[in-house]
Amino acid sequence: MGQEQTAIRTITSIDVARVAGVSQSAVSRAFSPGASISPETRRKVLEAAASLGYRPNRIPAIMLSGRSYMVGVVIGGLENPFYATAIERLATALRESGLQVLLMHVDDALTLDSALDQLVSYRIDAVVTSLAIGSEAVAQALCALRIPVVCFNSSLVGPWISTVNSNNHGAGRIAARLMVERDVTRPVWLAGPTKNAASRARGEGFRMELQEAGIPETERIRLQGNDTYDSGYEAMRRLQERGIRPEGIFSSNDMMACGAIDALREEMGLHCPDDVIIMGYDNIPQAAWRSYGLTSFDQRTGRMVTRAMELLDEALEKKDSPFSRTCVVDAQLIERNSTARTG
Amino acid sequence: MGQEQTAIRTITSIDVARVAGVSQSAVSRAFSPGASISPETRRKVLEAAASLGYRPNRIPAIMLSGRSYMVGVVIGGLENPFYATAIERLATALRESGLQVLLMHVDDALTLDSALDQLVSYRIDAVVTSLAIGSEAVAQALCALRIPVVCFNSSLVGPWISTVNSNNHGAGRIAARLMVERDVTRPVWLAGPTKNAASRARGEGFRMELQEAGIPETERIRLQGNDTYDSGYEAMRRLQERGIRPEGIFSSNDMMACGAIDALREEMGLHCPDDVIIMGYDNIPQAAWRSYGLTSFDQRTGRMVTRAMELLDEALEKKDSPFSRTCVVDAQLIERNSTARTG
DNA sequence: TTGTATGCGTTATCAT
DNA sequence: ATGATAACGCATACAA
Repeated sequence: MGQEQTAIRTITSIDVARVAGVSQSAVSRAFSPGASISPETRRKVLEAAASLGYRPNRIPAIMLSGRSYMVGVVIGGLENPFYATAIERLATALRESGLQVLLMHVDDALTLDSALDQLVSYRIDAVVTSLAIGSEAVAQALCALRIPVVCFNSSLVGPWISTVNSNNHGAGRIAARLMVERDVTRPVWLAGPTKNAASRARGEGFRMELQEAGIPETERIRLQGNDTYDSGYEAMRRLQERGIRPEGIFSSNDMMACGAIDALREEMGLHCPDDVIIMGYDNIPQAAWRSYGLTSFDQRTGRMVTRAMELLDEALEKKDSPFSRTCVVDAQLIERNSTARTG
Repeated sequence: MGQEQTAIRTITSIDVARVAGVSQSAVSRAFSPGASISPETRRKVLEAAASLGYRPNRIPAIMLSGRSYMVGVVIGGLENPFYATAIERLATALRESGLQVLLMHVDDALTLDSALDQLVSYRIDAVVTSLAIGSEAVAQALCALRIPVVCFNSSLVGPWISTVNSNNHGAGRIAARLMVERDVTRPVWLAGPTKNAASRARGEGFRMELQEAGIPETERIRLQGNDTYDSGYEAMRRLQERGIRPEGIFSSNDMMACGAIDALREEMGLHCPDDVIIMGYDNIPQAAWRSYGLTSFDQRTGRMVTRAMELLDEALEKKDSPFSRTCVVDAQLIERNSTARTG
């Protein structure tokens, strides 16, 4: 009744070997798929292991092979539901590939450096990141690790950096065409942080298509946001103060678009899609909520994650030598009420 | 110009020692805070290390000490923005304590077992989880690891399990009192999954307070949801089909409450707070969005995470021996438009 | 198929 | 303060 309690040394393969009456290497083989071992020996080992509660220790294998099968995942901004979903998908995909996720949450570029130092001391095999910050310094810090790096929606470049991007530029063009089709004469671009390369690309595609459609630059409005709901809301208030009544808005992400929709209704008495049409990006769950019914671009995170895993596998193949490639995944326009045809 | 390229062996402390002209132990000491080493030697070592691009390897230390300073964080359901925020806070707190996060995303109880096996093979020091599933089997699987476990909002019990809970029961009572104050005669409880211990506690507190306030059981309505927006929406439709016009609703979480608000407006033409008052739980960002203005209970994740870290530290102190404690953190009622007094 | 012996890159102990 | 040496727990090359 009163057993255990005292600190118990971890069970090692040697303990199992002793109980099973075999050598330590036999124990190792019993747990190594495809190793050369007789069924009988294997059975004895597994039995002894079970009775002792032995759990193989992967740490020594890391020392021997130099591979930890851990991938550093650097995130920031889970308050955006889009990233939350993406990280879930990624974690699942990595685990299915036998890779562990060593998570690192980063607030700013400053913490990134020390964060990376910590990660690399655990001998991670690679880094996967969805950080929007795309400075040259960050790229250099990542390349200094001399391990494969896979980025989402990033403009980072370097010999070790591969990238999976949503077709931000193309989506911007599609958004612009929809504006033109709907006879929006003064299209509004609600931009994300200028640091955000994906946002810049969306805005650039939007701008170019409008240009080609012959919409004069004086009739295009650019508002600055920071990817939050509040910044979308505030942007509309600034529009109101300028006495502008918008007809069509393309927002760099869904959260700002939701803020814009609420501001249009609450502050200006404008409703979607009757008075103004609006499009977002990311297709977050809230875009489908009835209060918004927001038309949005779905990044197809499933496909992006699959591509990222392919790049990662390929990069890990060529152990210790740089690998760099870029993938682009088309975004899918999900039309909802906010751009529905009226009248 | 054309250097590097070929696979380069990792730089070890021996390499640094050679270059610095000191022993390998000196290198180790130079990187160990508080070790006995002269400033001069230290300088030589750091210089050589920098020139070689040496990065200390923590893996051997794990073998020696048996501590990896990695904590397994088991998550599920990041689609709920509440959990996304919580995980960010937790990751930050753990890193500040010098602990790494080995992330594990789990869809169901089935994957949990194999997931735990993988984690434990990396010799994680502890497990932190916010899983809502609270079966006896899960508790046993966790305790079998024989390492400290810290849970959020869970009913799991076991010698190795500590828990930080929101005061779910107390919040349920507060919600009920607000219903009574507002003269709601047929209060509605919109429950989360029955597996979810936190949800059960909220419902139980709600029920008990109504009981004590003399609201007859026949005048209380219970609806079953599953914590999603859609399930909240659907629950209201079922109410409509039963010909019931609700006056007051307490929802087990905010996402269901948002769904309910939308359904009430879209399907039944009812508005908050004029026709019906509604309360949620979690205080997710969307609760503050203007379309909802949802009154909610804030779990004060910051405080809960702090408590969790305290429990974790304490549990890690008594290495190898069971530790179990429970903390309760009062939730804070955040009143918004959905329960505002009218008329 | 099986066992023996070696090594992975550190930290800790001991002697100097 | 410094250097030599012994662990840590496993996988693998080699011998049997």
